[in-house]
Amino acid sequence: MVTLAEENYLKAILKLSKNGNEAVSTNAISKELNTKASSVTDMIKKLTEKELVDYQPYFGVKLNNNGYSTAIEVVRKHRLWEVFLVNKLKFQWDEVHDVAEQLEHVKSKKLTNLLDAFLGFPQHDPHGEPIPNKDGVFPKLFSIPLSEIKQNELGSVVGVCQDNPEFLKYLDSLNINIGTKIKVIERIEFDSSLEIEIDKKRKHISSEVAKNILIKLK
Amino acid sequence: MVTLAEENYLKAILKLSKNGNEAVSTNAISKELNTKASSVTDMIKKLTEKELVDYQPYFGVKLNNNGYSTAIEVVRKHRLWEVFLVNKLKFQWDEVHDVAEQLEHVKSKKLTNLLDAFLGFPQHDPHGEPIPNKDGVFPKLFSIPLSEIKQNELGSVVGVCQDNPEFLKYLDSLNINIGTKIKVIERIEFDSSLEIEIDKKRKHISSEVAKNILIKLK
DNA sequence: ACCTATTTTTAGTCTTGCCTAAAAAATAAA
DNA sequence: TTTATTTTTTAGGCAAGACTAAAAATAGGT
Repeated sequence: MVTLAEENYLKAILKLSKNGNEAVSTNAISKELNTKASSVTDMIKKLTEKELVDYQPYFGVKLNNNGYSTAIEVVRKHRLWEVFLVNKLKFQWDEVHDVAEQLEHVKSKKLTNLLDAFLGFPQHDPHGEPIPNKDGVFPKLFSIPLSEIKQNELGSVVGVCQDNPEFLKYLDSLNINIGTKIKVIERIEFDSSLEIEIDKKRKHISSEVAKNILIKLK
Repeated sequence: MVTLAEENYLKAILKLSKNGNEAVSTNAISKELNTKASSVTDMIKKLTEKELVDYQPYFGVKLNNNGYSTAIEVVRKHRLWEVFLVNKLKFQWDEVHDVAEQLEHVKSKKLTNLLDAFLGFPQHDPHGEPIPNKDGVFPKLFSIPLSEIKQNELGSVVGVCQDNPEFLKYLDSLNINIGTKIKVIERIEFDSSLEIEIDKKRKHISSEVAKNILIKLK
């Protein structure tokens, strides 16, 4: 049995290790979790005992397979619950984090998988973060609609949601194609339309159009 | 802040006190929660400190207003989550208890109330237990459709969901009226119809009819 | 009223997860 | 290379919530 505190440490290590690849320092974890370095050392020993991490004193800690899949499962639950809260219960996207922090620790494989199905197997949470599937695999091509991209963020077009000719011709006329780099300059609250920049030229598109353009960030 | 362990004690006291009316003994609580009497004494002291219960050594413990409303809130959450699991996620009614035990401790008034609305303000959980509203008030007349009553359970008719004459005449012909005592003898899985007993006489009714008869248990 | 059985409380311990203060190791600077 | 600084670990403690064992209060039977 993995305790709540242990799950939070695993999640922090996952985040700080760039998806499990790098070793993470004691200090980095203590900052992430607002605890003291000595507490982190204690917990790392417990996690090592339970064979969830590999640890070499003074050199940092890494998730092993066991710890990685445990951490991914927590992330999966967190993001699925965020989708539930926003899509089904109509929470605002900025209100969900604290509640999802609690829900992510509920233990029931069946619950997680039925929730996933109930939500229609979403690929990203309301903040655009990817949701791993029940085998812990992230969606291959991660993309979000242009309409969900934040101000000043840059991404490139990886797909569209509609393939009717009218729509595609219109995109052509704006010089939007697969691979086009788009930066969101301003989001107009009034009608959710966007001021964007393509090849250093400013353009304006409606919310309806933005919803149908899939972007990969960065 | 009320801890998880404290919530479980309050819930146990609520249950054993018949909705807060009677004082509860240390031993009764220890049996309910599978702990030792000495642990119960410890916890009662903490709950007294936090002004959630009134306690007289050797005489038992009672919920005060504060403790009562805290306990009711936990029960409300438990039952709402059970409805969610069964109605939305399609859990079987006998699989939900352990999961709801976890979900009931998630702290967010907003979550509870939005969930309630999302579920259509249900009045009872999948086991037929009444769900208090957001002010902690139980539904006035608690009733469930005859179609949801378990085998061998006895109840009396308190209402119907349809008032078209055809239907009511049919009920008359079966000797079913407000106040009639009905026992469910058998549930036929094939078509969800019921074998029932009224005044020691066996009768058979369709699922469609059973759905529209409201029963109060016991 | 007195002795016995039961219930409840007290006293002392253990684990988890955190803390502070100090020691040890690693890193950076002179 | 030797000293100073930063990072990490060790040592010892604390609160929550459980435990066991023993003492104290209550209740029952004669």
